[in-house]
Amino acid sequence: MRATSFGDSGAVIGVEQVDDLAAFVVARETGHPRWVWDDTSRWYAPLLAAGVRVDRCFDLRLCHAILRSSSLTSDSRLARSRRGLWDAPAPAAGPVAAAPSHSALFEWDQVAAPAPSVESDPVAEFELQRSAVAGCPEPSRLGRLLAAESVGALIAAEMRFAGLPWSAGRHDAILSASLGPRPAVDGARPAKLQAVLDIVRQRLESPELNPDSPADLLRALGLAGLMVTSTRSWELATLKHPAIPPLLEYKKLSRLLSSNGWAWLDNWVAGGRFRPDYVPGGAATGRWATSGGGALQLPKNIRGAVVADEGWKLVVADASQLEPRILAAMAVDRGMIEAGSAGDLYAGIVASGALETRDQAKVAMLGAMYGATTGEGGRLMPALTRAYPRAIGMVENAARAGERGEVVTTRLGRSSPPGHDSGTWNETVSSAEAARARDRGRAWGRFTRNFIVQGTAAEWALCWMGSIRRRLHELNDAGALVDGPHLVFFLHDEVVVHAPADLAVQVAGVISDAAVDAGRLLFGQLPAQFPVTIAIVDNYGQAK
DNA sequence: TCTGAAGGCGCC
DNA sequence: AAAGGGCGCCTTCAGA
Repeated sequence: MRATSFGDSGAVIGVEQVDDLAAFVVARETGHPRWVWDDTSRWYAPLLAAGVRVDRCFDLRLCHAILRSSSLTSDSRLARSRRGLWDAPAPAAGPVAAAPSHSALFEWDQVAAPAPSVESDPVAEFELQRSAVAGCPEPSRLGRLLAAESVGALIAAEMRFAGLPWSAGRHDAILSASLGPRPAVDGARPAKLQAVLDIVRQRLESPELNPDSPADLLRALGLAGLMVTSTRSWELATLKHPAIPPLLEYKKLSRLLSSNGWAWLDNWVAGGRFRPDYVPGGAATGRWATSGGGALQLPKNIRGAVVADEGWKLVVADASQLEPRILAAMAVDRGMIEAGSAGDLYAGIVASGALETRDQAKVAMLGAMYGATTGEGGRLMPALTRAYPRAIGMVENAARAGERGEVVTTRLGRSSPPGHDSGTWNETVSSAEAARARDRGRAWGRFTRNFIVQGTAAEWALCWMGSIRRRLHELNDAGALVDGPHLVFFLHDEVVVHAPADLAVQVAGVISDAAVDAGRLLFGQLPAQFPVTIAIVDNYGQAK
C-alpha cells in the first residue's frame, strides 16, 4: 500500500510504499500526525490487534457524510458532486480482519488543497473535503465536528477491541433466577416461563394459545371478553382479568429470553468480553448505532453481568439532563441556563416559578423537545414558552422549518436529511390526501425539532468522550490500551471506563473535567453547566 | 423457501 | 395514563 505525507504548508512531503503497516505507523506516531483514511475500523482494528494505538485520525467516509449534507457546505464542490463511493454506508465490522491490501493511507497536518481528480482516490477526496471546510462560513466549528466524529470512530474501534467485561456466569445466574435453568434443548421454553404460560392458557381457557403471536393472543383475549385493539403491555395493563398479571409476566420473561438469553450469550460473549459492532454516525442525528448484539438496548436487568476484572473497577458516568441543557445552551436562554446551574434543571424550573412541580417541568421539557401536542406535555407548553421564550422558540422554529421542507443544523454543523416535499401539500386536490400530506409535514417537523437537540447532544457526547480518551491516554501513555483505564461502553449520554481499582477515583475526575471541556468546545465561555453523575462499582448493575 | 413488513419492546 | 424524537432486534405473518 501507499502513504502520502502532507506538511504544514499544504505541500505533499512524500509518497511512500508501506509494507508493514504497524511498523510504519509506530515509527511516525511520535510526531503526532493525523492519520487520514477511508474507514477507521478497517485500518485501526488491525493496528490495535498489533498493539498499536494512534492519537488522531480523519475518517473520510464519516466526514464526507457530514459535508455532503451540511448547510454550511452546501455550496462546496463536494456537496454538488454526484453521489458515489464515498456516500456508501459503513461496511460491517465482522471479525477482526487481516490488514487490507489496497487503498492508501495518509498523514496530514495543516494543508491547503489543489483540485481533486479521481473520485475513489482518498487524496482527491481529502482535498475536496478540506476545501469544503475552508470555504464554509464556520470552518472552525465544522472542523471541530469532523475531529469529534473521527475521534469517535477511533473510540468505537478501541471499545470493540477492548470489549465490555462480561461474566457469563453472572449472566447465566440472572437468567436462571428469572426463567429457570437453561433448557437442555435449544428453543424449548425454560421451566418458569412455561409455568407462567400454563397459568395464562388456563385462565384464558385457551390451551393452544401462542402468546408470541399478536393475532392469536388478540383472538384469545376477545373470546375471554377482553376487548382490546392491540396486545401492547401498557394497554393490557388497563384490563382487569386474572389472566393479565401472568400474561404481562410472560411478556417480560419472554423478552429477556429472546433478546438477551443464552443464545445471545453464546453469540456475543467470548473470553469474558462482549464486543459490539459500533456504528458511529449510524443515526441521522449523529448518534451512534450498533449492528448486532443490541448493545445500545442492553436491558437494565442484565447489567449485573457486566463485571470488572479482579482488581479493577467500572467507572460509570452519565450526563444529567443532557438534552434540555443542550437546548438551553444552544438557544442562549439565560433563564434556562440559570435554572440548570444549581444541579437539578427541573427543580430549577420549578424554583423559577414557571411550573408547579418537578414532574410537570420534566414532562413539559420532554414535550418541547419531542413535539407533544396533546396530553399533559402539550397543555404545559404555553407556560413553558412564557418562561423560556428563547429555548422553546428555538425548537419551535426547527419544527416550522421542517414542516416547510427545510433543513435544520446542529451547533457544530450537522444538518438534517432533505425533508419531505412541501410542494405536494398545496398541489393536492383531495382533502384526504391533503390531510395526509399535512400529517407527514408535521411528523417531519417533530423530527427536525428533535434533530437539533439530539444532534447537538450527540456532538457534546463525542467531545466528552474524545476528551476522556485523551486524558486517559495521559494516565497510560506507555502501556497497551487495556493495561490502563480505557473506555468500554458508550450509550448516548453515558460512558463506562474499565479502570485499575487504584486509579478509579482519578478516572472519575478525568470524566468530570472532560465534561467541562465538552461544554467549552461547543459553547465557549457560556456559563452552561453539564454535570455528570459518576459511580465507581464492581458491576454495571450497581450504577444508578 | 425466502424476504420484508408489522407488532412489540428494550435503550437513550 | 399517554404522547412526542432517535435507534436495533425478535417473532409472526403475508406475499412472492
